[in-house]
Amino acid sequence: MTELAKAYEPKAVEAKWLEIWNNGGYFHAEVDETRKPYCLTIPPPNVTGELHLGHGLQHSIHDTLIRWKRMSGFNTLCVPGTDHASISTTIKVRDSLRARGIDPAAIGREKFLEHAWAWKEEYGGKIINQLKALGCSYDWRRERFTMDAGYSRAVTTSFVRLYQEGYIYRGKRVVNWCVTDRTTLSDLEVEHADETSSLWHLRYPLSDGSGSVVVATTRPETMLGDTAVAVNSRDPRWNGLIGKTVRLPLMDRDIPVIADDILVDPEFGTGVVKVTPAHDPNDFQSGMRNNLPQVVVIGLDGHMTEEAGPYAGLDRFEARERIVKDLEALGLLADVQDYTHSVGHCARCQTIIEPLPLDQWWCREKDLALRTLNVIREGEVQYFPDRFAGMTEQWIENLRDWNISRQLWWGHRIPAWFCQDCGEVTVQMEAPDGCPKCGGAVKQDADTLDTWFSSALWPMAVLGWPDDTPDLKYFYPTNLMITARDILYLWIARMVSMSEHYRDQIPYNDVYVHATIQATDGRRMSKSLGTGVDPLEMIEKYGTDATRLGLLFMAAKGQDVRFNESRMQESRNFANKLWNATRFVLMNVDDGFTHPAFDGGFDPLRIEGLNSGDAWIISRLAATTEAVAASLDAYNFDDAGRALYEFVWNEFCDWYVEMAKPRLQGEEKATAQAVLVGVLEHTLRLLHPFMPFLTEELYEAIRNAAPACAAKTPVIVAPYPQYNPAWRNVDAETQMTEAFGVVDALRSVRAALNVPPGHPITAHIVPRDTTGDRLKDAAWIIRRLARAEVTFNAERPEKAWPAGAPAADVFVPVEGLLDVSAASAKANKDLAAVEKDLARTRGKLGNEAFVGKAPEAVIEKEREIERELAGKQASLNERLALLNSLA
RNA sequence: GGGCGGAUAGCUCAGUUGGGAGAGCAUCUCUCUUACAAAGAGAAGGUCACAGGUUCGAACCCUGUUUCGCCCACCA
Repeated sequence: MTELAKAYEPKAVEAKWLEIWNNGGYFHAEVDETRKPYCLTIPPPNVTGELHLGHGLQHSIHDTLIRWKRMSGFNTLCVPGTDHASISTTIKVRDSLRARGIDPAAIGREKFLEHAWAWKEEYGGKIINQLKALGCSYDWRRERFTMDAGYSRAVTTSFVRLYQEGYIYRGKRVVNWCVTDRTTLSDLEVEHADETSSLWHLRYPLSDGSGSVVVATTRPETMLGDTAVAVNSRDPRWNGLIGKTVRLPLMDRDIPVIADDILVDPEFGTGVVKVTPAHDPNDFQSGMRNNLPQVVVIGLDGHMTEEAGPYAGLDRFEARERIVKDLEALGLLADVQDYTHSVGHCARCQTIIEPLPLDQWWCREKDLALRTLNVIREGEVQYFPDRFAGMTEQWIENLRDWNISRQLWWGHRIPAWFCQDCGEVTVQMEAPDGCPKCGGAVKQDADTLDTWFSSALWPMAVLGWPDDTPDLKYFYPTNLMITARDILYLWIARMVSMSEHYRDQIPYNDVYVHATIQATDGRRMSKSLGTGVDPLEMIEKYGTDATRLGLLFMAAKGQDVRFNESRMQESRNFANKLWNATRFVLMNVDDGFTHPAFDGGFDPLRIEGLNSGDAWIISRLAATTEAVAASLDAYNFDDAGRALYEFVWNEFCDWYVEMAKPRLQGEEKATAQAVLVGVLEHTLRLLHPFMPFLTEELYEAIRNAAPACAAKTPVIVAPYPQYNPAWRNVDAETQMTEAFGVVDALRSVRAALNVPPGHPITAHIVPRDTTGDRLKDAAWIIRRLARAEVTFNAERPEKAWPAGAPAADVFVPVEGLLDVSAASAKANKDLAAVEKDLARTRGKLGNEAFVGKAPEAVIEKEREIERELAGKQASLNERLALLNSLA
């Protein structure tokens, strides 16, 4: 016999198996045409990041799936990697430079990039190491980075091709500018938040002195750049003013009153709108329509420009205050109203966005996404849960051109060269020798690409695109993308567009959107809010397996969940339970144990002398195997984990192991041993994808103790159990359910009557079915587990406590072991509850409408309930009568 | 302003086609019964947010309300 330690101690076990797995090369996959591939690519974490609980959950899901697929015989590949995260990393590097007294803007591009790469080397590996520690069985030999040479070539290729095809163009319009990060942002990188502010009403006098108009604005400082005032031509109040001019206060400039029915809603405010083409996207459009000049009064630094006259140099918000004050002094502030409106902020640094007119590169994203719309509608790419498909469709339908250029150094530099002489733009893979048009000197665009432009290529590029590599042919399309909800549009939809465009293929069949884990108080989990929980802390406390399973338990599909540490405890306790169950089994088999049923593949049905308890646990094992596969197929990881948890704890440990104990001492020893070992071995393989370290360690213990009863390999590459319907045994399941019901009833009697464990009780069992064979056959179980003497004498004993079980009437003689007062209170309470249920059921059965219209099966079920309740009622009345007679 | 999701036991959450309301943790009572006290046995605990409707029957379907969260949105 082999003896394990008394409790599961994860630390040493985890270190040990990480090394064995790694040295064994189990994570690596190569093209193999003889096998079916299963491939996924992870969402590459930012090199600025650290593991948080969201990652913990996401990668628990990834690894559970790929371990399952690997054991199931697929040639399984999971490609890991990291993302350069242009803006985030830039901010981090700038901050770290400033902290060291270095001005990041002053050191120049090359120096800055050196620092950024150093940063990447230092921190980029951190999260990868954390993923490794989590046990993720990804192909680390294929680890990629979005700025490695091959990936960069893919990005450049993509840009050049889209430009040549007309999907990318350069243009000037009002874009989102972050004055802190000093770059433009796409619309998706702007977060809107309601802010309470004011709606200032400004009075602009007509130039001819014939009166004035009042305009409303949330941004008074932009009035310095007004180049018109607009009204709706159908608004009778104001259409007489069209063509006149007003005198722009503070600037003393005459600007025209124009008609713009698109811009002006007569119902809103005063019906007169100030038009600032340089600082508002709508006004910019109006300016284009009406040939208005742009006056830029706010600069890239967020301060007022020379065009702002006396306000030049002021911060934009300081200018706002001064201008309001000055207008008020001039009597031109007509009104100030409290006003709540939505204000755009930089998603990275929360600075208020400044709309500015700038030359940028644009991508006609909607045109590219049309095919995405189709493959999602057709279900070619399937979302789990599917409501996210509909949301994505809506997003695509409302797409506008995507600004893909960033004024940052860290990223993929745009492959565009401007002629210094004639202005010609050349877009190609390599720098041209000179301007192809005039031969003049060229200079490369200083800007880089939006990170999401590069990550949109991820699953293709990590498998070799733009080359049509064997990897791509074999592993692509990938099977699945697992993602958090927040990047469904930024990333998931765009990958589909790019893949459809370049390869006429979807990038993945399924998109699984996992739960978002919130803090215990329901707030977003974030380090800055102080609501973050470090998964490493959980791993330290409960072990990696428990952390993984605990996270899976919490994460119902697509549903947000609050973090709940008790799930970790639950899983930790479960790990220990399984550990001890294995310990028990191994303590009860001799080293070198073997059994003919293991020859040439385990078949429990070949074990001689199986009793109904054996048949039952084998049947339940099969049912669990089926349930786990079905749940995993549907990405219901919580259900799959729960099915295994319940099988191991509530069926195997609570009942089967207890039933096996007496048999291990007698003639049935070999049978019980074979079933124990076989079921355990099977269970460890089933559970491995969920709890990889624990199951490896326990499996190894079995392999050492009973080599003939286990696979020769670590579990990671052992075959995953397949459902075998022949193992099911409905009769045995029925029989055990009945026997367990009697045991439960007897245990309740013990508790209700305060019978001490050592004190014997006798159970007179009167089965409800005619023969009672099933219960008679299971008498030994009742005897053992209820610690009761059992008789099937139909004669009703005197002074017996009726303990009704679903399959039998059970009577326990109570001489000398009755606590009358407690029992009587309890019986009265139970009786009231039963009678309430009974009244409800009888009401139903007495209702003609119910009996007439409900399906026969439902009615029969109801009658059964009635019989059962009536039996309980009779039992309880008997109990009370008995108690009265004894009182 | 649109769209989506949630509201079930003290807490965190399950509840597959409408048919006697579940789990884990926490609580209470017993037990160190030779795998496990990170355990075993027993128990208590819920007008399934609210109001209508459909149905023989609603946690589940429909309508409305309240409330929390998320996403999208260029209305001054």
